[in-house]
Amino acid sequence: MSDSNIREYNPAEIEPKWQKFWLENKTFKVEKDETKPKFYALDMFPYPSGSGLHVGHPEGYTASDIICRYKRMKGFNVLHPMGWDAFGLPAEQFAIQTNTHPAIKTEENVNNFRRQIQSLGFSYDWDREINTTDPKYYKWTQWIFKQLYNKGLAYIDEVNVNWCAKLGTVLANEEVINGRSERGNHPVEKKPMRQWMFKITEYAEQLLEGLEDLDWPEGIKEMQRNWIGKSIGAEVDFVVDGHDEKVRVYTTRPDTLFGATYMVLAPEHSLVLKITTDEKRAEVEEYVSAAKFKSDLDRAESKEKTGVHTGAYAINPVNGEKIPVWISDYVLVSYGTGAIMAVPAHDTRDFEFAETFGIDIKCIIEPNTAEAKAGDIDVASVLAGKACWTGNGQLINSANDDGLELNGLEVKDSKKAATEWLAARTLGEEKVNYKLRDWIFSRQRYWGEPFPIAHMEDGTIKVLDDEELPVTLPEMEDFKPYETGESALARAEDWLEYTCPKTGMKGRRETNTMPQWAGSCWYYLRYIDACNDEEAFGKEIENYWMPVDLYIGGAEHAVLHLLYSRFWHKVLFDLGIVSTPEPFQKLFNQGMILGISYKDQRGFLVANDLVDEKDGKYFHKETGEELEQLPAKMSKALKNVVNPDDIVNEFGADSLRLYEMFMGSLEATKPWDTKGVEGVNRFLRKAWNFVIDADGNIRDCIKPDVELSKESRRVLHQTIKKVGNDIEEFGFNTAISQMMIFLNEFAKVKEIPKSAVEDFVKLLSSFAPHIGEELWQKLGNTDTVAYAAWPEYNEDFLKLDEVEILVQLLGKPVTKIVVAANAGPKDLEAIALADEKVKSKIEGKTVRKVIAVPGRLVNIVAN
RNA sequence: GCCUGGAUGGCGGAAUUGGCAGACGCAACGGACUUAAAAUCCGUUGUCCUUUAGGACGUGUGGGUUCAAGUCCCACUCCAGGUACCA
Repeated sequence: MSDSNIREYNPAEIEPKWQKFWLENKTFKVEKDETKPKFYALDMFPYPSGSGLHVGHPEGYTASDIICRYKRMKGFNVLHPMGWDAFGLPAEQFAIQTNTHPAIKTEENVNNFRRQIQSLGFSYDWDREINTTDPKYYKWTQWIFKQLYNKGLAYIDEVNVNWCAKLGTVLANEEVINGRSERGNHPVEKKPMRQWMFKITEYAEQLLEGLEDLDWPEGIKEMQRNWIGKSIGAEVDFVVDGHDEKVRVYTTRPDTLFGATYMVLAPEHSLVLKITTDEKRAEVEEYVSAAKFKSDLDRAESKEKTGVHTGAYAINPVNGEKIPVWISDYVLVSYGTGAIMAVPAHDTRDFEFAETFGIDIKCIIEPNTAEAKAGDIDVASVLAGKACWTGNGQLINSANDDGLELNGLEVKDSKKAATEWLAARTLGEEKVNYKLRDWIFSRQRYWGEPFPIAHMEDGTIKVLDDEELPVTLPEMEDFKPYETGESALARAEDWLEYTCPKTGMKGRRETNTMPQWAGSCWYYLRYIDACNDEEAFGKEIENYWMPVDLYIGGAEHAVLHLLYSRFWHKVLFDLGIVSTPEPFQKLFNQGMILGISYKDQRGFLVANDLVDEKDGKYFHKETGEELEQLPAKMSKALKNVVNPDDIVNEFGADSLRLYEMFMGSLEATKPWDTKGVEGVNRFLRKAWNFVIDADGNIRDCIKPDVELSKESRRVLHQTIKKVGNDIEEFGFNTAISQMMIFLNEFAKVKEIPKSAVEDFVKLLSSFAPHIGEELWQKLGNTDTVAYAAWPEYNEDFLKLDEVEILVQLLGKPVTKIVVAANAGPKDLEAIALADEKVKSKIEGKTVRKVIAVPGRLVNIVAN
């Protein structure tokens, strides 16, 4: 292929050419370089699914690629890697169905993803490509597990897991939606199983505090805070009447102790059977066993309060009152102490329960009248115990003979007073609780990282030595899990057998594997030193690259992935293995791209292949019913998925990249419109024709030694400034607009300095790198444009000599005046008041005030 | 229910953070070129009234602050995402 043949803009020709060039020349290979500032830009690596890339992937990748290309041209040493999060359930399901090793399908998918990603011209350093299923990678995942284990953060526990009989597998919480499996919508039940757990709860406070200094979207930080769910309250002991037993409850409202009219234990609470009276025993046992078999689905479907009185009574420590002890499944055994004091007057759940079972409701807070009115609550009803009040107010009926006097206090003051009183009498103490639970870190699957663990004959658990890593997956043919839920590994007899190389003791390997989170918890560290066979990553080089300066990905990972990897990172930090307390300094979430869809009169979505268009209206092919067009999530079922390959084939990768950035702001959810791709494609053709004539040569009007008019020069410098600033602020859509404005302006220019054309090509190359490189080369440059210096702008050239100023009378436009750009408020006022139009308008009126804003407007207040 | 976003022409979206709403693009309409079409180029395009000139209205709804509000404050409606008996 000879370059001189390229006359018209032809992405099909130039794009593969430059992709090949970048790969062969390792243009984006990067090494540690102390002479340059470093910039680590990370994309959330994809799960290489069988259906390939969808248009949502390249959105975030394009944004980070533009920033990387910009940063390189600005002199930064840029680390920009890509890899594959390739363990996962779909590959295993496929393996089970076809009896082929999941690695085969995985490799196929990875190759397809790599091809697709490379066809979009991203500037990744491919020498750092990683794959979580590669033993060279998961050796170090296992090694990091060891670090956590040795720090005492991993343990085995018998816990209830989500068992899906239909899929024959255990599902992660995130794979269960409303009690049904995300894949296939099958029922899911709770089943106790032996699991590996991580004590992430030990890091709850650190994970919460660490959020403070991160440059993350506030919404994401808030979601993490909610997930961690810190609350400050008190634990209080209630003596059970006629027993030695005390029941400890957790409450965030110690101020409402005087309003406690009953108590509730979770059905699983250890004291339930001890305190139950004989006449209630049968009833209680029945409720407890029913609760055990109640699935999440049942719980999710029914919000009706149920429960049984145990027959026992507890003594309220503040007033000695006997209150009944109930059991109910609205109290969770896993949160707090698994028992609560119930204050129906001031807790909506307790109120519902008390109403259902006719338990006393005793008001002890007189609602703040303004708040009650705003919330549409009748104060009299609250005082009478007929309504529930959870807001602010003054305490009433809350005093005892033992020095506790809360009456008249506001809620926030009374909490402290009550807690102090309890603590002084050792009846309770202040207590902090977190919603965050320990992390179930094992899956009963084949296709995951094996644990570096063996269960020895003598009953001990052995962590394998570093020399024994990696523990690789055995070759198998049947990947179905056991009926018991144990993974297929339990069938790999040779593999299961373990002999300690030092002592010769025999053991059985762990048959659980790690969840998909494992590989993605630390991949950003491996990229730093991806080919290191000696360590997970070198300490010095980690110190150079970390933290990640920019992490771009979808908001669906807002909580789990980001929380889990922050947890691992904090552990590694405490162990001195990494140098920063947080992994991701800045986070940006790209929005979702929706497809075009149609809904009928009833509001049901209709698949796109059933829709006919006629005169701009849409009709159902079968029923003829008129349909309404609307954006909806892309899905195979609706047949509205846009495949990037098709867009690349029709318009080229540069057009796809540009369109995805031009659609709207990066974080917004926005609908795909292929017509819009035509628009940016037109822009790229204009950009080509701006530089290249019909014969494929540089246009004659581009000369090395001509000068621009002041106005054209201003537009050039304005464009340089705006594109750079917009990239820094993720305003890619407006940066593209500005480049369009530049071309519109320069279409009229008769003689163009070559330097101006080169400046434009450099700006464009960060967004549309293929056309950028091609034009750069055509302009006679021999080096890649990827490392050319980003153009500078001159603030002086941006200034206008004269500006148009709007003159308003009482905020309504009257006229426009042209004044010197540097005219001050006094000048503006004088010129405006001297204007004929203004004069006639204010004639006979008194000028009360004149507001003059230089460069903007003059507003005359006259009446 | 709670938390977090959001609502601007026929459509996607701009708006220097309080200063001419609708940049840029799409679509539509008119014109040029063409045997014709496509492509390309030029022009028009928020709505309504009006012959023009011009005028009125206009950023989800209702109120407020201000010389000036898409932008700030109060109340509400709707949409999207997250979460759900966490005491």
